[in-house]
Amino acid sequence: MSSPITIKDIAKALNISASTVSRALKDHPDISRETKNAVNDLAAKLRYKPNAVALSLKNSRTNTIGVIVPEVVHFFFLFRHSGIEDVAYDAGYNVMVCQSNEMYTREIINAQALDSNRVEGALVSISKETHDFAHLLYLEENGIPLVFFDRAPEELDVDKVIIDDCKAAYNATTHLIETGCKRIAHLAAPQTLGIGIQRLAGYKKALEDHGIPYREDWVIVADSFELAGDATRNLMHLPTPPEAIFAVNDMTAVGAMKTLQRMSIAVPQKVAIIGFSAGFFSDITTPTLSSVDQHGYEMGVEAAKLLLQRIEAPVEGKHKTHYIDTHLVLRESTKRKS
Amino acid sequence: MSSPITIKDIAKALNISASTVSRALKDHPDISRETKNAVNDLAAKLRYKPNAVALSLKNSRTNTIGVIVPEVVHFFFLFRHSGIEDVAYDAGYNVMVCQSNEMYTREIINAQALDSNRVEGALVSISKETHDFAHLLYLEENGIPLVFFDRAPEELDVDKVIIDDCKAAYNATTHLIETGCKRIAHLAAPQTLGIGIQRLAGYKKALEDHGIPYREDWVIVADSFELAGDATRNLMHLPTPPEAIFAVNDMTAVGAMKTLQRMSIAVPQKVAIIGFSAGFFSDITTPTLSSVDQHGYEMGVEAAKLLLQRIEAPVEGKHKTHYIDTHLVLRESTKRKS
DNA sequence: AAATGTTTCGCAATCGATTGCGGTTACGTT
DNA sequence: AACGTAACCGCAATCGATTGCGAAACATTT
Repeated sequence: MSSPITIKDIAKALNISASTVSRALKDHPDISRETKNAVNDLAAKLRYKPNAVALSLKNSRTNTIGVIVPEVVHFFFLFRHSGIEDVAYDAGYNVMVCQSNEMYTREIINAQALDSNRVEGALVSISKETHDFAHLLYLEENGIPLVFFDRAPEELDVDKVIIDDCKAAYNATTHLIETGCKRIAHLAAPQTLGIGIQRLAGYKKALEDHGIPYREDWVIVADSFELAGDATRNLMHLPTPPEAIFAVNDMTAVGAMKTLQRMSIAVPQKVAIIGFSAGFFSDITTPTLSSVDQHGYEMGVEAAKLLLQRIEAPVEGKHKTHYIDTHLVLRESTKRKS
Repeated sequence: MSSPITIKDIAKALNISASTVSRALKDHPDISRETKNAVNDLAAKLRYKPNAVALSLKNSRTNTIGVIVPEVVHFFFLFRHSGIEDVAYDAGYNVMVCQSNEMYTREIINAQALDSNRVEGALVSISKETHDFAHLLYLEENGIPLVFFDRAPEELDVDKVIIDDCKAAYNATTHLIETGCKRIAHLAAPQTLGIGIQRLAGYKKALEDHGIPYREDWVIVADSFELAGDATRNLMHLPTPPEAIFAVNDMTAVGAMKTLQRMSIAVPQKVAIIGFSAGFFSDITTPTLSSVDQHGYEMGVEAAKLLLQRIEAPVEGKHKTHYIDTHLVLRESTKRKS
């Protein structure tokens, strides 16, 4: 109930000045042993804790980094454990999390909130709606370093920690081809997102390199559990339905899988499925889900590390793109290579 | 790169005092139209934004609430969308998220961080290790209202938003009984947690009320995907293995399910399974998982609402326990009632 | 013309902690 | 006795924004 103990309270109680208290607490040599003991004892007794807000104002350092993600959920699909917080925590930073709910307008408000709160840097994974990045770049102009992760703006000179989506998609698709599938569909992310574009590109290139014609009606934008169900139903009702599906993420892949099962179509015998993310999901479905592991934890760690680096030393020259390795995790939803 | 624009910068540029700028920005009647226009124009041009840190210091209001959870993941299993952020956001609050990683020591540090940062209130779901609550209660003594959610300390006069774990467990177990199962095992949470104790109690009571003897060797503390696997294997190797499993949460239920499948034991024909939480998981397993829906989103919403209420008006008298309704979601992992 | 009123704005204190600089003791030295 | 010098500590400014109070400058009233 009582208001927090301040340095003045201690000063008044001990009949000394606030400056002396401050110095005593920091073991400044100017202060006598005796005074220090008195101050420290009282501070401990009163459970004094420095006001971080006042320190922030004084030092112009908030020891806080901001995170903007489309949905907090996203975090988890990607991370399971958030590497971001582990790194930030070890470095003595707090984390302020904002979710844009996949809305451009809300992302703007998030950015302003981080700006007002004088975070020292921000980690951003952009929303599906975001087509313009002024609200984010403005942070950087304002001295708040920015690192994008997972979903980063394409062709913009900013710091990014991402995977090589094109290559990963290429590998996933190629695996389907190598296990004998020729008619391969793709459940894609919106083409506003770099990951949507790149994963589609990788898919296309894999087909091309293996002499398989690209068919537009086998590519459907559907990147959620629910959308994947509808899309899969439609695909399977085509005159020539696909015999494999490359899904842009695991949720989508699972949506497709469940729908196929409901249609009594055997996975992977009739239709093979490969997902993307290798989150917790891929373990628990039946059959288990083959997927592209994008090492979400490492991504979080690297993004946070890069951000801290930028906070310590502002960018000189060009921004950096850090690629996180990916690898295929082959489970039961795809066929074996023969 | 340049440091943020302050009210002084505007004052200097316009050759007026900081007070005038402040008042002009707030449309104070003392200031002439002319001056207001000049100030507003320059502020807009310079993209002035008030320093939230300075305001916090001045007003002793940070507009931030803290959240301590065992793991950010937990959030997700429970919420899918975090109701907390939605409510906080609408009320103009920022959210500072800390994870204890299920560690008591780290929870203490989290609490201190929230205290130092002068959050205006805190939402807490305690770690498995937490046996003492002084570090949290201290926040409340310090004027920082506290609302526990999901995992709350038992028998402590604090604000809580929880479910009636005992009753929910009772219902889940009863359902297993009603579908013809008599030998029912329970994969429990650590008995340090209220939810662990209550869910076990509900399980016991259901057995008792239906004249089924309680067997200690059918209760195993195992509340993760991995632990559930081992526990299930052990259970099935007993002389008289169970024919149903009530798991303390969905992760655990899924761990059991996958293990049974690996042992070629049919779910639900040989062993029925019911979980707890009704998160996203329950939809995607094969068979789909029956579970107790604890309405995680609402829990987050109610917890945040209660906290905001406490922030506005400190507690008078006794603390409140808000119960969130639960209901059984019956899917494929349990048998039908005959 | 003096007095009162109105408009418009600045001074200074405040929030909590820090820190350069200066001031006050007390002690030792010559 | 006079001066020097540590040892110790306080004043006041600072960070950015707000606000009570007072003070100008000008207009209006009597």
